[in-house]
Amino acid sequence: MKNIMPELPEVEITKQKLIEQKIKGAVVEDFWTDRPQNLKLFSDIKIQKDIRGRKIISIERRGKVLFLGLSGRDKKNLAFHFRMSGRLILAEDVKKFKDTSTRAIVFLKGGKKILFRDPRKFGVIWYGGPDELKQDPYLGFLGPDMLEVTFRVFLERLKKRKGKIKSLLLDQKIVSGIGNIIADEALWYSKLHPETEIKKMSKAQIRKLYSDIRRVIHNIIKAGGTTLRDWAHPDGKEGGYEKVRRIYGRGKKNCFRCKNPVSRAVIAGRGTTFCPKCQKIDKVSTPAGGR
DNA sequence: CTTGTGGCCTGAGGGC
DNA sequence: TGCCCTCAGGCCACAA
Repeated sequence: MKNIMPELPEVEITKQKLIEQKIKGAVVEDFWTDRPQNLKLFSDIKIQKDIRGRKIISIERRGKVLFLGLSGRDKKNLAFHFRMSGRLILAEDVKKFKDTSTRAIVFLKGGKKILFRDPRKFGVIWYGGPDELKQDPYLGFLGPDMLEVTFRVFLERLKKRKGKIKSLLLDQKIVSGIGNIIADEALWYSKLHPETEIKKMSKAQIRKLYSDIRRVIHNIIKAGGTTLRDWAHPDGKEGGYEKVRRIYGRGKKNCFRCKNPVSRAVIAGRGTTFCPKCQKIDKVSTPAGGR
């Protein structure tokens, strides 16, 4: 088992579960955290004071960020970034579910609690109004969500930049929601070397990559998430990503497509798994009359 | 503008 | 078996 972290699909599944569990309309009674240093925009004291009595009016996702919209004359948002090991659990009984990796609790009227669990303490929580969120260096520059963005916009935003495709895909300012797993999987489907320069990519290649990324995301959501270890659904179920995984973490195995051994390298600062045979940097164009 | 490195963290897993 | 060490990764700060 390899390290698998929450990416867009986990956040999307969390969102769906929270909607199913009908937390919309619930009134917040209190907020607690043991990691005030992981809070953005508001301090723990200020959140606690400000959040009481507000109603959860929306549950949304953009990229890897989950937003709980809160009622009030001055609307607020409580937003979560799970980073590597975060997850949300809806619990009735805190004593039963709270453990040493519980970093924050949102207490709801009626006895339910939203627990933010994050063993590695990398997760981030924002609290603030729309204007404050816009001024945050991460949220304020977050690109369009990968499941929402059109091909036209995806192409336009990528083409404005230069560099290697993998590092651009991971840049949340261009489009949001792509993490290391999705990037490696999609590049494999698209038969692109992760170090391919964006400037050298054809429109057709980018179009295929666009649809492969969306296909990978949809497949992982359908499989129930990438969870192998850190992440779990709010209701405790685990993900079935193993079944759809094609390249990520298969370092010493053979490519599902060409049966040659896959490679592992550090690219864009991340562990990267790819098939050197299928994913060549310079694709030789098909000779006229070929194929 | 770009790339690279170290730091934040803890738990898993390899080596012995 | 159990200890030690390295690695995993999203993002940021900082340097080149």
